[in-house]
Amino acid sequence: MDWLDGPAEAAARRLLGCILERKLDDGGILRGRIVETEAYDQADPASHSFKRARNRSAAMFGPSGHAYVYFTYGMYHCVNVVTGPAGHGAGVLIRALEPLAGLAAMRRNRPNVPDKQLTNGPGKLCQALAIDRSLYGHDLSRPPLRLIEMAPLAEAAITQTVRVGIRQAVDVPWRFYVTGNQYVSKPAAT
DNA sequence: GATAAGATTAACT
DNA sequence: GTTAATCTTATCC
Repeated sequence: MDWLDGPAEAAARRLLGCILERKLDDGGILRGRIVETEAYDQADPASHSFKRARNRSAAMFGPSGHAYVYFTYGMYHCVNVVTGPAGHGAGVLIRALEPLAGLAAMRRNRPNVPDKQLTNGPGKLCQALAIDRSLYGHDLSRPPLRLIEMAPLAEAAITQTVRVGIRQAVDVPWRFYVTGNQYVSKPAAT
């Protein structure tokens, strides 16, 4: 996907407002609008792709438009969109979605949770969309997980802050979210 | 082979 | 605000 081949920071902005579509094995379709992202690059100490490819982060060095899914804290998956050309280890973590379709299935995947909390975090949205490592390296241009390009958001609608939950390079302001959206995981940077 | 830490979340106090 | 749940990966014997 050539519109993702620029710097990770630019791709992270560009991905806001785009649609993630998940097709379930039973034929159900789940859709969400990306409202929060974080950029990671091989020059960034906080990135899994820092300096070199590891087993886990190999997908980040592949062509853009593929999925980098990883498992963390023993309980949760997180999903990235691989950005930059093949050979460059960069990606954008999808931190939050605004649910658009398939709400019933999302509620099934995350029982006893208010709608506002279905997809307002990187581990949560993977649960809601049933994303796991079977989708590692998946080509996001086709089912069962598709990324749909949408018109870029206006600069004025985007808030840029420091990233969440990392210990390295905590001052790098590569987190982006749609200003005022109710599904953003942590609207005010800490 | 063993151990510590992690791009998290939810349930506590 | 603090902590448990839980497992993969990296790093260090």
